[in-house]
Amino acid sequence: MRTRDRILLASLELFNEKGERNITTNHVAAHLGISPGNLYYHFRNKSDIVYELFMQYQTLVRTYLVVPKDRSLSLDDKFTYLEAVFDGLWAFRFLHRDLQHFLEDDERLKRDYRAFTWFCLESVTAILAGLERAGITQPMDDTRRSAFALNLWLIVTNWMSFLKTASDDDGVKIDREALRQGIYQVVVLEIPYVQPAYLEAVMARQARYQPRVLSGWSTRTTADRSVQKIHP
Amino acid sequence: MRTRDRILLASLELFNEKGERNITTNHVAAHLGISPGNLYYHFRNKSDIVYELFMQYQTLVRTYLVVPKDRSLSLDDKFTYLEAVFDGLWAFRFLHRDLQHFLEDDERLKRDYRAFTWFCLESVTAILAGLERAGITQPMDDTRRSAFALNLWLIVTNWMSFLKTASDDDGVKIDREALRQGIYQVVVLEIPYVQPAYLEAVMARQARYQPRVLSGWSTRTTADRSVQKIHP
DNA sequence: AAGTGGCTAGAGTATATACTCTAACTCAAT
DNA sequence: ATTGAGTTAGAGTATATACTCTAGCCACTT
Repeated sequence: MRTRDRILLASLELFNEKGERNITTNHVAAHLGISPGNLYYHFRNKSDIVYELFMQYQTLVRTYLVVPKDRSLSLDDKFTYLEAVFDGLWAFRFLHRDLQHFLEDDERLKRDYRAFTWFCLESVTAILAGLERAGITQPMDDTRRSAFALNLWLIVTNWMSFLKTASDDDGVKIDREALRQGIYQVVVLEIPYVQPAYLEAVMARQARYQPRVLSGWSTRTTADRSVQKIHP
Repeated sequence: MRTRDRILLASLELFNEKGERNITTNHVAAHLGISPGNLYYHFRNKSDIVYELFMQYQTLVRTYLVVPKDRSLSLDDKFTYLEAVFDGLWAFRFLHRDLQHFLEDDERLKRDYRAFTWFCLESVTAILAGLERAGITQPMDDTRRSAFALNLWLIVTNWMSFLKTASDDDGVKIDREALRQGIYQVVVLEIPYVQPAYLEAVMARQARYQPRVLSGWSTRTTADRSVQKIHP
C-alpha cells in the first residue's frame, strides 16, 4: 500500500480511537514508523488529511443514499439504508466529534460539508417520499416531510455522541453494534406515520435494535440514577 | 465583582464566541487584564473553569425543568419549557461543542454530566406524561414515551451544532433567535400525537418559529444548492 | 554508468500552551 | 504600626505541536 494511503488509514484509525484533538501528525508518523518529514511530503498539513478523509466519507454516503428509479421501495430497503448510514458514521466517527472545529479551520471543507448536508437531507426526503408512494407510510405534505427528514438526520448523526456522553463505558461498550441501536430511535420517530398494514412488520424489525443501554431508564429511581452498569 | 467570578464570566464569553479549544487560560487572563498567575490562584486548571461553568448550566436547567404538582400542564407551559431550554443552550453553547473532550478530560464532569442527562430525560418524560394527562397529546405507553423523550432531547441539544455546520454564516446570522427555530423542529416531532382539539392551536404557535434558514430547502435545485443567502 | 524523479529520514525550529514560582501589594483586625 | 491572610503581577518553564529543510536513498530509464 502506498505511503499516502497508509497515512490516511492510520490517521482515521487514531482519530476515531482517540479523537483528532489528541492525535498529532507526529503521533501518526510514529504509529506508522515513518518520519514527520515523510508525512509532510504527502500532505501539506493536518487539515488536508482531515479533508481527504471527509471526501472518502462523503463518497461512501453518496453511493448508498440513492433512490432506485426502476422500482418502488420496500421495508427492507428502509433498514438497509439505516444500517448503511450508521456503518458509515461508525467508520468515520471522528468527523462528527470535532466537526465545528474542522469547518472553522478549513473554508473548503466548510463549503463542501454544507453541500453534503443538503444532499443528505434531500436524499432522506426523497426516500421518505418513496416509502409513502410504496404505501408503507402515510403521505405528508412537502413542508412536513422536509422537517421530518431533518429531525431524522439530527437523530442519526448525533446518536453516537449521545452514547458517548450518556453511557457508562464500564457497563456498555460502545461499538458498531451499540451504534445501530440508533435505528431503534429512528423507527420510533416514524411509527406514527406507518400505515396500519405495515405496523406489525415495522415493530417486529424495530425490536431487533432494542437498546440495551437505555432499557428501563425511565423507571429507575433517583437513587440509582447514576448507575448504568448492566448485570445479567 | 470578585475576580473569580470575572474569570468565569470572561471564560464563558470567550469560550462561547471562539470555542474552548481556541481560548487559552492566557487569553482569558489577558482579556481581563490580569496575570496568568492570578487566574491560577483562583482555579487549579482550565478543566476546573469548565466544570464550574457546567455546574452553573446544570443549576439553571434543573430549576426550570420541573413539573408543577398542584396543577395540570397547559400549552403555554410547553412552549415556556422549550424557550427556557433553548435559552440555556444558547447561554452555554460552548459546552455542547466540545462535550466529548471535556468528559474525557475530567472524570468528575463525566459522572455529573451523565447524571444530568438522565435527569433531563426523566424530566422531559414527566412533562410529556403531564401533557397527556392534560388531554393535549395522546397517551402512549412508557417505553414509547421514553424513546420519544430521547428523540426530543437529541434534537434540542444538537440543533445549535446543526445550524453552525449547515448554514451559511453570511446569509443567516446564528443567534439566540435562530436557535429558537429548533422549537419548530420539536413541534414537528410531536404533531402526530397532538389531540385533534389542540391541533390548530399547536400549529398556530409553531408557525411563530418557522425557520428562515431552511424554508424551501427541499425544493431548491442542485444548481443553487450551496446558496443559502436570504434575499427579501 | 550516470542521471532522474519520487520518496524518505531525521534533526531542527518557531510558536504556543498549560501551568509554576516568588515577590510584592492591599487592607482589615489587632 | 504591625501583622497576616488574601490577592495579584509577571517572569519563567517544560513540554508539545505543526511544520521545515536538507541530504540521501532507491528503482528505473537512457
